[in-house]
Amino acid sequence: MNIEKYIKTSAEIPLNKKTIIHLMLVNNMIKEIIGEGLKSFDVSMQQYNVLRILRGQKGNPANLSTINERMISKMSNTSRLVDKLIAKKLVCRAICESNRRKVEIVITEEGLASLEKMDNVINKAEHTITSKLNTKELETLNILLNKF
Amino acid sequence: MNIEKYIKTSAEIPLNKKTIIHLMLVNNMIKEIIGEGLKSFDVSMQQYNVLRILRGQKGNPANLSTINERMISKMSNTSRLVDKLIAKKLVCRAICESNRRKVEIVITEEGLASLEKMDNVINKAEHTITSKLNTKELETLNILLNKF
DNA sequence: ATACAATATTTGTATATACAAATGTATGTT
DNA sequence: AACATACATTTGTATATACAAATATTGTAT
Repeated sequence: MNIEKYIKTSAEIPLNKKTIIHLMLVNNMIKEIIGEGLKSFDVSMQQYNVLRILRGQKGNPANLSTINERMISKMSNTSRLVDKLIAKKLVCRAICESNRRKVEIVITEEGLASLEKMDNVINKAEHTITSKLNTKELETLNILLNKF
Repeated sequence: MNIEKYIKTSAEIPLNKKTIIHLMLVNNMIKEIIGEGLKSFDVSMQQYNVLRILRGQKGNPANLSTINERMISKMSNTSRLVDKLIAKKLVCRAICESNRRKVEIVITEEGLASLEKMDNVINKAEHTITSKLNTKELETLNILLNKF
């Protein structure tokens, strides 16, 4: 992932600007590869993320704000995102009886089954993404990212 | 940028998955800070990127495919993106006489003036983003990102 | 010269996302 | 109880992006 080649520039780029561009390029690549993997399941990365959060609840229902708290990319519109998962019968929603403002969202059996298949694909995709770095390098990278 | 706190999880995440999430989180932060800076200029990051590319042409017109080649995030629809810049009078477009399929896009004086103001804001934003890392760390980070 | 493929861009359409306003519910104060 | 406020979600609307099909132009082979 050589940035000068990728954005076809010959100009000298200051180190901090270069780093930011570099991070964006790697992120685009990640999105592309993971998105490609999810394509056949007809779910977006955000939807996949919500499914994983719901599975992590181990049967306990989650409300929208809990989901939002745990999402990698927080979004203003988790409500409609969940609508789409309901339309695909991957999750279901009920009104919380103890606090009727809240909503209780649970992953369905079908959702769990689909998610398991997605995981296989995503694990491979993630391996592809990071395959060129060894453990030491990944650790160093995490330490550096932690500083942001 | 502690990922466990950020996505409120207690589960053990494999190193490569963790790295990918970490990269996505940092990228979201970058997008947020830069997007915030551009807000008052009413241009998106993509539009800003196109303006910079056009300035880099130093007077020479660029066509859509050239712009696309140089964009950090390639997109399928640079045509309409340019439309929006035209609507804001930041660029202008003409049909290329030697090859009428092509289009010649040039940044306007107004575009150059606005871009200069944007640069000030973006430089500050970029400084904010990377301020917690020193030169050595940024260099190491770039070396690692290069491996992807 | 005609037909066909390749190139460059534009347009239609569907989906995704951002932001603000609206809705419905609960809680605290007087 | 009546009111204002806070909370949780939904909805309206505008904009952004993705993908495929359509349009227009050029290059090439026969």
